Amino acid sequence: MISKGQKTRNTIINAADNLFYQLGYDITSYQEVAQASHLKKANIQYHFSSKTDLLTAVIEHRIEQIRALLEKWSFECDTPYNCLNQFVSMIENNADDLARYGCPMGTLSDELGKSALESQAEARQMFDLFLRWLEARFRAIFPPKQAKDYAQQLMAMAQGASVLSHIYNDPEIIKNHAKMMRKWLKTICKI
Amino acid sequence: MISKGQKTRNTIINAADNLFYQLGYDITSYQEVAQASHLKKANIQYHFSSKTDLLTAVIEHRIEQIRALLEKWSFECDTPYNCLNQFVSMIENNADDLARYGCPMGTLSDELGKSALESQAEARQMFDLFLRWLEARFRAIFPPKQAKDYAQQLMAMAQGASVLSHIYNDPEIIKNHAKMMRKWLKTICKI
DNA sequence: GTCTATAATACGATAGAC
DNA sequence: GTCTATCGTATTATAGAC
Repeated sequence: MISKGQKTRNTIINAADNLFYQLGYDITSYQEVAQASHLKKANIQYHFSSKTDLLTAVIEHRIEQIRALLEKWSFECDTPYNCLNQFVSMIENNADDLARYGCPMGTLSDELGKSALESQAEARQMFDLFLRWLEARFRAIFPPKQAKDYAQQLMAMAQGASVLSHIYNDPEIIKNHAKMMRKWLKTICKI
Repeated sequence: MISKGQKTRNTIINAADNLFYQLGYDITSYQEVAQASHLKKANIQYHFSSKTDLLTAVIEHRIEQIRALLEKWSFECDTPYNCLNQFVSMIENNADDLARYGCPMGTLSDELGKSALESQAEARQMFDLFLRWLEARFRAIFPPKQAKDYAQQLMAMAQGASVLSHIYNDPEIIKNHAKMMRKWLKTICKI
């Protein structure tokens, strides 16, 4: 059974998650989180006594979502190549949001990297999860060193595409780069 | 002859430029710009009556710097391939700053893309300049459509490398990706 | 052109009633 | 667990003295 307090907490975390993504962390205030979650500002502050607390909770929530997603992918995809393709599909499917708000992991980590290095270290775990998962898939095909490099390359392509499509507010940029990522995957995986 | 007011203006713009880069635009206050430029806060506000005004001035200043840099490169480099290599060298030479603060163009445009779309359009011009310049160099070797794609690809690689190196605060990531960019340039330019 | 003083508002945070 | 009231401090911005 989930308590009322836990439910409220989750409501707040979801609202903050969206706002941190769509507006940015620094610019988002308790006031706005309160409006978005239909709660009183003081109530938010009761559950998260500092803004950093709220940020930490949002990051942990994202990490859990990523963990669940990667487990699902690991379960669903039969071959390493299909797994890697799944990563590209995710980017493709989120083209509209990526063009409008940028990458949720990249933009948050970039922002925190300038003014909140401690929190950035927490946000970095989102990348760690993806990179380790990608690396494991590449390892099924390539030697360790190469697998690590390829994982980083694929993530860099995704981030580069996200930044450009966000700057030009153009989902097509994501789709073009997704095609190139698929082509690149085919080439190196010799399929 | 440059007036005292113009000199003060330039001092402020330089201070704001650095702070917007190192801390981010939203988080930087008049107070901090005042401290960094050894001026009074009200004096800053006299020259730039709104924060958006100051941002616009900083962006225009950056655009002028980029314009000058690209002209210099166009003048110095003998072949299109050397020009393109110069772009990679810039990234390599700025590895430390890129790892510490991210890409000045990318992080600012990302930030503005979430909460200040009008200013983002101004910031986008920085990318326009680079992309058009790169495209022109590729056009000396490839057909127009291909040249445009390659320019966007090279910029995406640079942005992807910047994001990753910023997230891990690791200049080596920039250097590794710079090597890959050079390799890629050599391959497609058949050198 | 420069700066002081101050307005008006928003912020994060706290103490305490219910 | 919820919410009110409020504190102290930031913020941007203005009006006006020099």
